[in-house]
Amino acid sequence: MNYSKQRETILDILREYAVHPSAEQLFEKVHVKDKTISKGTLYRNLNLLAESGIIKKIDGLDTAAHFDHNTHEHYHFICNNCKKIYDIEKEDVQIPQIKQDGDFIITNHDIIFKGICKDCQKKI
Amino acid sequence: MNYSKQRETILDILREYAVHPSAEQLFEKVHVKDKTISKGTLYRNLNLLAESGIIKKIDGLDTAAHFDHNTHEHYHFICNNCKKIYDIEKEDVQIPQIKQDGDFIITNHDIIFKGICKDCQKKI
DNA sequence: TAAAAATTAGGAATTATTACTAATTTTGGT
DNA sequence: ACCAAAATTAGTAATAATTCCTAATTTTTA
Repeated sequence: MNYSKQRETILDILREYAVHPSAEQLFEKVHVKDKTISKGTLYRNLNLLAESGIIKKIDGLDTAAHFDHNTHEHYHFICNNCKKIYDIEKEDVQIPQIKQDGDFIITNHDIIFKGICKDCQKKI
Repeated sequence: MNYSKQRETILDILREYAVHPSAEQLFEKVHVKDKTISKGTLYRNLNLLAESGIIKKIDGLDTAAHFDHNTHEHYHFICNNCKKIYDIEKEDVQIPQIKQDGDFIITNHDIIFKGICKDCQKKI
């Protein structure tokens, strides 16, 4: 993977996020910093970075993929009400271990918790 | 939710599946049985059935949502090679329990395991 | 059995993403 | 530093999955 200014900008901006933006949300911020970066470039680089393990791609949250600069193993919580995505630390969850029956070689797993976050508990 | 012939057909056909089809895959079979059922109707009914808990919608497997008539709590395994989706029984997995800190009310969770299935282990 | 409410077919519209192509940038050898 | 080869880009077109829209039909209600 050769160096590119655009990829550096994309990664820098993703790392400013506490939450996990979709490509579209990220694009708005990227566009502010550099109006010439195209969506094709954004998507290609997000996928490249995810493939090489520099960032993490999260599916299953809503209709779009989200991207996470936090690559240490952790899980996610999505609020059914406000749709915000929170990190759940691995240490706070009993790690699922599949009974080893030889049928599957498991390389990784994702857990997505759903429910109501603290803020929305007050409002509803 | 009023009765509809179309919804009954869709549910009947979904229940014939051992695996978990996408809307597109399901549409092909539905179309064979009743050529007049439209995609709009299919999608609307799949979402309705999922919202009322009669079926389950699974995201994060690939680009499309998949639908599962098996509503008893269980998890999924997707093979990185052949992309087939297998059921993982709840009893075979240590159930993740989040440390109760009061920040989240968790109503449900999904676990998606990824790796290589038995068939593909032989081939690769 | 007629009016009200729900559902439908079919196509247009939308959203998220990938593919394509000619131009530009980066890299590695000299 | 200079230049050719390889990688990357912008911008647009294309695709895939899904939702939205509307007039017509079906189901429910009473």
